[in-house]
Amino acid sequence: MTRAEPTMGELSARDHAFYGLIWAGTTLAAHVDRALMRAHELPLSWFEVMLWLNGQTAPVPASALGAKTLLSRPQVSRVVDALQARGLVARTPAPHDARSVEITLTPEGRAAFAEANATRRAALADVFDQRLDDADIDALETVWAKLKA
Amino acid sequence: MTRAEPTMGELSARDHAFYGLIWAGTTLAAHVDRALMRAHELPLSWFEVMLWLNGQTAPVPASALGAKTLLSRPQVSRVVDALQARGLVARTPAPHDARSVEITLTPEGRAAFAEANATRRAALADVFDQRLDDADIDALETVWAKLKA
DNA sequence: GTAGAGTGTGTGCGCACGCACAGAAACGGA
DNA sequence: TCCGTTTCTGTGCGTGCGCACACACTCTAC
Repeated sequence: MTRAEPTMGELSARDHAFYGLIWAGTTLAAHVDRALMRAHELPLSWFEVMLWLNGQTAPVPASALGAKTLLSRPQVSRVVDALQARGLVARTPAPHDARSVEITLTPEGRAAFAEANATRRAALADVFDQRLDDADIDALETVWAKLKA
Repeated sequence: MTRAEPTMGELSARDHAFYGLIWAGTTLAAHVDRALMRAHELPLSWFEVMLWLNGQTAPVPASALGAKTLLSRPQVSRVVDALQARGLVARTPAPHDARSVEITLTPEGRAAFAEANATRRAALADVFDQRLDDADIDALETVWAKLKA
């Protein structure tokens, strides 16, 4: 037990909101990552790639993943390498552009994602559903929409 | 311009809120980190340590920083090394416990933090104040408070 | 047709970070 | 007093990640 209890000092509401966003995002990401690692040996970065691929039935060019995902484009390449080694995704050359590569979830990949998504929901329910009501959820969604623009 | 526009597929509102939190936190952190690096060659992790130190007039034990900060305790040790090398913080042995180390902001550290905090506010105003109203800020603070507990 | 610019992808490199561990010191019981 | 346990800090180690670069391919202008 530490005697001194440090505080953030005199900060405005906007400052608190900023820090709170980063804190909540980082903490939640770490929590879900640990859950996914324990259950499936699957890092959160792999999960995010599979999440975007799962939402699309048509093959997705790698550049699109780099643009939409939190990962950098080189990192997408490495994650796809790992997923491909496990047979969860497939790389296919793009029909009209020999430079581009299209990526698709294999059936094994869809199954693995479904399981991983279930554990993600369970891990989130522990610290999320029990503390936040629907109004909070709506507020978060509007904030996200406003910041994305 | 990519022809395919991937979406996240059919996800519940809670799923969107979860992803939005991580996305917003990561994006904002990267944005502020770049601003701090360009203006002061000062990473966000260093800034966070100085933020907690600035809120406290009394010396802060290193363990408290490890507990309150987003950084791991070993990383706190390294960040303090770097800050100490620049003369921004000082390490002093704790009075009653020879194991513990207390950390304080030097006057140069307080000045550097004030400048860095100003650039942080400016960087945040670009993408934050102009898009979020007071209701959003309040909502974020309540969400943060609920998740912290 | 060919040269130059622009775009899509993968790789060498360095850095930041967390985990596991080691060493020092306080604490508590025999 | 002395020894085992707990707590506090700092360091070796491996890993994930982004930046800069290299390469392949496409497109446009001449």
